[in-house]
Amino acid sequence: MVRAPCCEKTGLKKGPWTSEEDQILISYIQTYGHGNWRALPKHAGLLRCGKSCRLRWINYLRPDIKRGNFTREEEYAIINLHERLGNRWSAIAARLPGRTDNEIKNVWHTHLKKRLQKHDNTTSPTCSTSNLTSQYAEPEYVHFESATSHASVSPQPSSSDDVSSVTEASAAMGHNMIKDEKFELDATFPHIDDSFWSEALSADNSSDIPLEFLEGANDRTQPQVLFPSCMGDGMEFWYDLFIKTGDGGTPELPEF
DNA sequence: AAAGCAACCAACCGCTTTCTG
DNA sequence: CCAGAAAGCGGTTGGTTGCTT
Repeated sequence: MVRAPCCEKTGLKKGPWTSEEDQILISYIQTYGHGNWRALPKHAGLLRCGKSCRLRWINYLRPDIKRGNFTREEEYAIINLHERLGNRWSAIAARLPGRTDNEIKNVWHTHLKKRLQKHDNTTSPTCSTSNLTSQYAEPEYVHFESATSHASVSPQPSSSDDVSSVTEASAAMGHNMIKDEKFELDATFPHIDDSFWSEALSADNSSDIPLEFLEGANDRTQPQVLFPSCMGDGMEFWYDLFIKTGDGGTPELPEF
């Protein structure tokens, strides 16, 4: 297939957007929407390619964009989601309302990755985030087969039906912004010791958890949260975030 | 005061995926 | 079903800002 031509190179402006351009784009989209990004700049009178307009709108001008520093809760959600989704920034962004994939990607590369790496150096060599990555070589498959089943790890998928679908409850790790959504992971989880994935909660102790963290909390028979049980001090953020919440108020988040 | 450096982040590039005729 | 166009996505770059020496 012939690749679609990228942006027209001639006569189109590149680089930082001016406030005038922003205003033109905002008012155009508010009036007409953005049905066709490629045609938009021409109709709006902007000397930009459609791609640039789309990026500017999505990453900066949208009215629902949340500006400002990331909260600690958001940072933990990113770390948590990245651990399970990898560099699927848009998928992560979809679970953090008001944040863009670009912003999350930047935060990851400039803050979180470094902090985690720093922390890795001070924790067990067999139980660090970077080590987790290195264990991805021979994937095993984690099944979440029903609301009442426990997660299980099997050596190989037997069919294409073995695509994992994490329950909403386990997806609650990503915080309570994950609503009414199956948390789909495309089949592979890391090759890990059986002790790695453990159920944070069982039917017996789930009542200790603030309801806000429990998706599908009505079903006390289903596993509520999965977390890597081998994390060391400070890295037990799943546990700290969702379990050690004391009286049910805002969790005390550990420092890295 | 200024030069050097690091951190940050907006924007670009190019590949992949999805849509459409 | 196929080819081309459009949109989506992730990696990377480069300009700006703030801090340190």
